Amino acid sequence: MGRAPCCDKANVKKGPWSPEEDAKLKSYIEQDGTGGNWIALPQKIGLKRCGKSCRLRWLNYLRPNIKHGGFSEEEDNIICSLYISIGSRWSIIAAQLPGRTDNDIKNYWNTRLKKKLLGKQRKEQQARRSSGLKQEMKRGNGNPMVPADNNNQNPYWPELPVLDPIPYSNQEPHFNDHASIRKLLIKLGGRFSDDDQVNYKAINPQFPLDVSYTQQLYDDQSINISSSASMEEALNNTDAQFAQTQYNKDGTAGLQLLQGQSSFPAGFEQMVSSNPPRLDGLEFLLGEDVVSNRIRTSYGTESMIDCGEMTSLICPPDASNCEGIQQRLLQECPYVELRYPGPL
DNA sequence: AAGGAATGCAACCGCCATAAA
DNA sequence: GTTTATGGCGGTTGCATTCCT
Repeated sequence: MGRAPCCDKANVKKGPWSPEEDAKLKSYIEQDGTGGNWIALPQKIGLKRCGKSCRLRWLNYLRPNIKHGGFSEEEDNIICSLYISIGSRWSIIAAQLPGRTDNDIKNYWNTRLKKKLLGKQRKEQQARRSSGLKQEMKRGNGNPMVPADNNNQNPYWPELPVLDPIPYSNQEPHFNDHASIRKLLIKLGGRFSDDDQVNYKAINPQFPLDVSYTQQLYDDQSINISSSASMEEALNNTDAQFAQTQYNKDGTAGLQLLQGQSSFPAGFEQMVSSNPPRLDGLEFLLGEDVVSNRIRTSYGTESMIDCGEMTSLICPPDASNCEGIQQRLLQECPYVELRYPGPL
């Protein structure tokens, strides 16, 4: 048995809103509010629209202080950073960007950011390939794909396999899922722009307290915003912008923030880990052999963390203190068992 | 100039969580 | 405890516009 429809589908208007409809809805809400019932609202004001449609129209378009288009580099960075951490939780991401709606961000991501990113990734791959080629030529190794030796910077954390260049076209099967994009972002070091550090405060001095929009969210999640006093410190900690994601056996991921390395408010972790982002089909970027080297955790159940991903996430390729970070990880997550992949 | 392809964005759909009855 | 109604969200679609050949 299906659910009763929220409105009489036959008698509601669909499609673009007319200026008259907008005006009606806007003036009513500004004067009387929604009355706590979107479904009843259209009848009250004589609109032949579904209540849900009214709600959407208000939230995405008519609401005061809505910004459309013109995303800045900083906003790009925030979106990418949050996407790494929590996936396609657009409403949460939108809550950190005042004046932006989840729909806007979602559209922006799907139509532009993703492509921008793919272009960047392609560039990096080419650069990596050519520099690798040069090095191998110097060493006289005939096959650039086979390392001349295993004495790379960190014997425990092997270089990820160099990917074949991906043609930049609209047919990119590898990147059709969010998880793959997340992976890519992480591989890129978690930072979208080469030049700009993520600076949340530059965007929103009240970060993360866009209270008008997020208060209910935090309330709902039983999160005490005032407890995020450490946010200020976290924001000043330029070392650590990214959360560490734990991938569970069932394909979900939980968020684990390294102490002192979080750019996210206290409770944020709780908020997203209670309803972790979905991750599917992650293997293509790292290869099966790397993926098979896993970390066992216990968030109640045995969870699997992709070592390669963890490496790139918590140990940037040029990190000299990788071991320290690993130790820190073990301190923070004593239940984590690291199994280092052997030399390739 | 015309037609097809690509892009951007508003709006819809369907599912899930939760409050109310 | 169960059912129902509603709000909220993410994914997807469809259309208008822009770009390219």
